[in-house]
Amino acid sequence: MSEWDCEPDVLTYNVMIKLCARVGRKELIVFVVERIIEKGVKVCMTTMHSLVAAYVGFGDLRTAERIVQAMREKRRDLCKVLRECNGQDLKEKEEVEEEEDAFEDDEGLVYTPRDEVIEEGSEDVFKKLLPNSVNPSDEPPLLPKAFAPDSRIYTTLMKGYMKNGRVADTARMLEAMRRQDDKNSHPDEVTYTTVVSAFVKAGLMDRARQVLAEMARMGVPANRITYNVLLKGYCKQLQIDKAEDLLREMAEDAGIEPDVVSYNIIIDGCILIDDSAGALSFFNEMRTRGIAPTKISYTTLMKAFAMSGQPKLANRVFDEMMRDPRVKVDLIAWNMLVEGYCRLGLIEDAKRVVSRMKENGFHPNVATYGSLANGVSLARKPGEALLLWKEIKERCVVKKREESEGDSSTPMLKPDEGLLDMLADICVRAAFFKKALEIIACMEENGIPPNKTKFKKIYVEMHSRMFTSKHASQARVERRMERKRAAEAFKFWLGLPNSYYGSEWKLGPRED
DNA sequence: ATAGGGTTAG
Repeated sequence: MSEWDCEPDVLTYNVMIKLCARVGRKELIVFVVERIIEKGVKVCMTTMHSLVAAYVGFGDLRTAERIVQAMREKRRDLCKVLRECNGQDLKEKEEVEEEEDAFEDDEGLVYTPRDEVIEEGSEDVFKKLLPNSVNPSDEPPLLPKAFAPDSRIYTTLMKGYMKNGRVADTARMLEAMRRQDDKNSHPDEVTYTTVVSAFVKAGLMDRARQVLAEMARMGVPANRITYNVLLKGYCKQLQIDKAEDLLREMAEDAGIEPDVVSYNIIIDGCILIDDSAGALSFFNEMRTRGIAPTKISYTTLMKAFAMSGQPKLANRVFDEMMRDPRVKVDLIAWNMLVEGYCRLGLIEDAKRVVSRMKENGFHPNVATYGSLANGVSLARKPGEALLLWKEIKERCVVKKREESEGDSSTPMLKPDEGLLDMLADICVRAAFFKKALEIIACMEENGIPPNKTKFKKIYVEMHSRMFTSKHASQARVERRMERKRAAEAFKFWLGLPNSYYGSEWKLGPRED
């Protein structure tokens, strides 16, 4: 920046705190603060907010609490506090690593490093921007002045408790804020909404409602977000009637008109109780009231029809979404369309949709393939699973640079457990052992432990008598050699007796 | 495009 004749200001550094937070570089935060002070830039209250938000984002509530506590004590040695926190982290990390070493697996299992993946070159950038992180000063600099905490910073910390399910701490924090002499620390509507969220998360709807009443008493009016949180809570508890009552109340009693989010929540709530008609009726009511559906509204209504076995209706919603100039169809909407057909095992329809989505420039992702695998399984067409696996396999391969330049358009695919397990399951049932082993190898490459017990059970129940027919002709036996070899390899992987060990394995009476 | 609270996918 100096090269361009402009110096970074406090805003620049506040953004840098957020940057460090987003790339998971907790240990660098303190050096940003030190750099601000050393460069003589004025730290502002927002810097403090950014700091607490960053640590809450890391899930490091202990440090967030220590910052707030230091502020309460009017301390200026914030950097010292943060350095101490870094030191503690380092010590604890070492202890954990020692424990892990002690538990070294006898199979020589290699632990994948849990450290954040650092992008190439990013280290140099940080070294340049934060030279003090390479050569820290002996004594960390002091803040030019102390900052008193306000309700915003308390609420940020409270959000940390809420996100971590610490309901009691959330409630205690509210109580403490109410008792503050400083009016700037009193709970506001965001604070109360955070408390409501904590109760909703814990399924404590009555207590959440009490908070709403208290807000009215305290003269801190609830807003639309508060109501939406409550609506979501009732829906999660499958109390759609109560959600509907609240939807009416918020307009009548509080004068807060429901918005598209309110309707999205209640439409999704209807789905939870298998009420696709209710979902449609709320969708229509919303439009009647002049509230424009978003892509989330359309996708949620599609979900209602997909889940209730009405893919044609889902398709009609999709078409309408296509025609609506206010929204853009996205991958999620395409996936919902695919899912609608797959849930009924209508593979051909699903495949047609996938072709169309590809033509429209959307690449299927893990969710798309997951739906397809499920559909293939339901349709009992294991041959389709082979085609599907072929496509997935090609996208799992890490292509070399020269090769990928031609078609850099297809993004890499990281398959997940659900997808691979489903495909392997289909292959084992269909006695496609060679493919099953390929998929299992892929699981292991991706660090997913295959469910060996389950596959063993399927094998024993379905195939243990395979290739034992005495009536097969010699020609037939020879044709099956290849498959038999695959079966033996699969049995070897399962740990069942196999021809590699020269012992034939017989099915005994089952005990379960 | 700086910091607190809410909604969509197998």
